[in-house]
Amino acid sequence: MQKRARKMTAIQGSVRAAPPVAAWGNALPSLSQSADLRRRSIVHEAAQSFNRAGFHGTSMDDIARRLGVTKAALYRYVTSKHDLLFASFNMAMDSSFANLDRGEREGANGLEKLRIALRGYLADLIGKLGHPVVLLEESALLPEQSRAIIKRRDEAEERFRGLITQGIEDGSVAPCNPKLAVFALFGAINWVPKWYRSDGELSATQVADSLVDLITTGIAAHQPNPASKAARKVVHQSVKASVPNLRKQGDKK
Amino acid sequence: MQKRARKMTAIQGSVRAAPPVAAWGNALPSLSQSADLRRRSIVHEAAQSFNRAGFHGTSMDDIARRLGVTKAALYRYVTSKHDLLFASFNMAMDSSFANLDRGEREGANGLEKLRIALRGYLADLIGKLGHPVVLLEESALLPEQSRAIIKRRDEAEERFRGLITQGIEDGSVAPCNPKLAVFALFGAINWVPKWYRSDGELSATQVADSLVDLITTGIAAHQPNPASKAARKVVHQSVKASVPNLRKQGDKK
DNA sequence: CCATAAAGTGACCCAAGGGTTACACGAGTT
DNA sequence: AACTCGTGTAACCCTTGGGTCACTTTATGG
Repeated sequence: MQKRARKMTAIQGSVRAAPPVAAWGNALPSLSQSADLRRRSIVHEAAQSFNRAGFHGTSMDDIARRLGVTKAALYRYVTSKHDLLFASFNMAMDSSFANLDRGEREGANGLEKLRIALRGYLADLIGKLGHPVVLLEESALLPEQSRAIIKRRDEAEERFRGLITQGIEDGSVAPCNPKLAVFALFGAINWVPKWYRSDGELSATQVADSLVDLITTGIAAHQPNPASKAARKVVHQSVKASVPNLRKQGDKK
Repeated sequence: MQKRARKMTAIQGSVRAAPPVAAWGNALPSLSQSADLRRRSIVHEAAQSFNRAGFHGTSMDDIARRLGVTKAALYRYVTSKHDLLFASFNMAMDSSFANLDRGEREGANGLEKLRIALRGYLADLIGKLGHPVVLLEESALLPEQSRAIIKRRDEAEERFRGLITQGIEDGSVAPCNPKLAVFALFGAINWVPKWYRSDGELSATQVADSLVDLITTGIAAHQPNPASKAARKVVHQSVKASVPNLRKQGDKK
């Protein structure tokens, strides 16, 4: 057929289009493998934007603009916006598992394994690639994707709980409710991107080290004398046995 | 019974009766009580929805539907969607301050004050009125609102830090970086709504009690012997002095 | 009971934004 | 030069959703 008569506002008759701000940010040479790299940088950029403004608060145009291209270009490497969210989540999960592996390999006892894993995870989260606290956007995932990542996340949490249990057994961790403890740890960690500024004085690793140290000290066995803290609440005991109301399944919108 | 045909065509210009009633907006001193109550329930419902699906993920229609009315009806008590978000934030802040007051009044030392304040805050957050973890949606606030709540939040954080400092001085809290500690505590607490289910086995207060106990134990002074934990990281020391990269100002989209 | 104001409704307006399409180029190939 | 990819673009489509408006229904009070 013939070319559709574009509405075409009179303005753009000669202009050679908008000045390409910064073609594809800065992270990719044009090579055969570039397609994969391009997708990576898109996901990375998306993750950061989601982290900053939230999934719904970020538009594909935003992401494209930051990369110096048009929205349509993104769809060459990505199937949908949800695809990006899903990929972001998986990045975080990958890091989680990788650091869990490392902790289990390198740590001497439960506490150490836990610390190594948490430190690495946190460092990745705020440093390496500015992973998103995408974890805050669970509800934005599509049902199917949600199921997938929840499965992975539960698996990871289970392993973390395992480390705590192990620590309690080998005496490196003070008796506590593993479930509650893991939730507390994750809360403290996933919260970091909310206040951490990469342009600050501390490197990602430094923050990771000191924060993890701070939060795991509470879990750590306090000296050989068990009956230490006098203020230990009774409720705490009752909880130790029964499992608290934990999340059943990802909650839908 | 006549569902008069909409589409209104000829009728107009006659009934000019509609008095542009001043927006019930934020000026809500003393009005018909029911009106005030209605606004409250709207805010409450909005808070819960925001908490579940996020600000951008919740539509005014959603909120209206949950309340059994139409969207338009909401605008009788609310000026905008952002108004709702702002109100939600302020609810959380109010609770924060109230519990801070209580802690400072009832606690015997720094640690106790801190615990009371945190416990109360957390209990409110997940119990009493299901406040939103709206705190996760900072970026959705309008610049002006953002400035307002950030000011309040900073003030609250400052007071919490003060309690920790006080605790360190009176010996109830182990030496640590107050800033980092507060961030960690808040992380663990603000994360709770992500996994807590009100239909579970534990009441809001129980969870609040045990979690706060768990996380503050780490901060608590561990027995009269200071040089306890052998694993204390060096970094931790260096951090203690300098202030970590903390949030400068709320970040805009 | 009717008049009045408060409370609520359904259709409508309009901007934002996810996703698509028709076309434009530059680089290798033939 | 012609052909074809791979890659990118501008304009467009269309649904969602914030917000408004003209008008009806409900609660009151005289």
